[in-house]
Amino acid sequence: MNNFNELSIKNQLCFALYACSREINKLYTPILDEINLTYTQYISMLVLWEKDDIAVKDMGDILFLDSGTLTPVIKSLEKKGLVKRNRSTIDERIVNVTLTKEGLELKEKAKDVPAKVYCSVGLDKEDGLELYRLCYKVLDSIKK
Amino acid sequence: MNNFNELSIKNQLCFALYACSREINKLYTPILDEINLTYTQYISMLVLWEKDDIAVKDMGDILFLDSGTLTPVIKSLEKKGLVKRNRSTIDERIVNVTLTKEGLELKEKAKDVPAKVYCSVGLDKEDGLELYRLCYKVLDSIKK
DNA sequence: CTTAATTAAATTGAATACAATTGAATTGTA
DNA sequence: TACAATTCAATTGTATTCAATTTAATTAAG
Repeated sequence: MNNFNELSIKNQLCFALYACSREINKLYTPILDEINLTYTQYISMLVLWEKDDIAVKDMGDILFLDSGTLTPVIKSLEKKGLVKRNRSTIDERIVNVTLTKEGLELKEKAKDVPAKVYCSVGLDKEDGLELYRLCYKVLDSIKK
Repeated sequence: MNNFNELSIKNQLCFALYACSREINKLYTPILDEINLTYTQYISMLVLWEKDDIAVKDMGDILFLDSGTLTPVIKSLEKKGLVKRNRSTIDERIVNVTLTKEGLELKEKAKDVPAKVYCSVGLDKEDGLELYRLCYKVLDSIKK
């Protein structure tokens, strides 16, 4: 296994990442069920808990998602009463998303989610940090 | 950034993996367009190029996908004339997938795909191997 | 042998992703 | 100022992905 430059599925670095990402996603499902969120809804809330009142575009830049994906997710969060969408009066192209009281309160319930997931992931801190570093190296390289 | 156990999107190891996987997937799109395959179709063909005449179940175990995902993918490959589906006579629950002549011939056209993608990924060999190792460490840990 | 349990594939329904397009608003420029 | 180019969100259409269920076949247990 000296390089990935072969048509063997086991040798495919990109496939390993893809499978890994999907398997981790499945770990979230039962944990996020408890707070009635999907993974995409959850990461959208993470952004909002960190920066309330943010444009859809800016959420998309952080999450690497476009409005085609985000618009329906934000609408679903709005339907749950967790966020509100407000078109900017300064620039009417922009829709800003803000947390409701319920949305803010959910943060408390969500605070144990990362720990629960990492328990199942089975990496020690050193490997976790290394994996994180390599993922962002790829992301930065692609973004250029 | 000493741990990932916080509700900050930038600190989320799992998010990094998820974003990384999706961004790499986008790199494949224009490259696989040239041989008229989607990513899911491509990894299915990778399995078949390595082991022709394989049950849907066994493809699924390799790709971490269930029949709900694989059945339509295999049918789309069949429609393109790349594979055939044959129900086993020994055990009629099983559907075996085999390559057609066209499916086998496509392998030659696909052989440069990995190299083209890795050029864009921007990792040297050492980092690539490390990322691969960590992904499979997670996958093995989840699979138990 | 007969029935219960298991297995494999397919189906259904919900939620993503993403490319491409649309429409409205804003910005840049001659 | 006019008008072309750009930007942002939404929409549309296609392809996944997965949980849950269904159907048919096989295996196991009594």
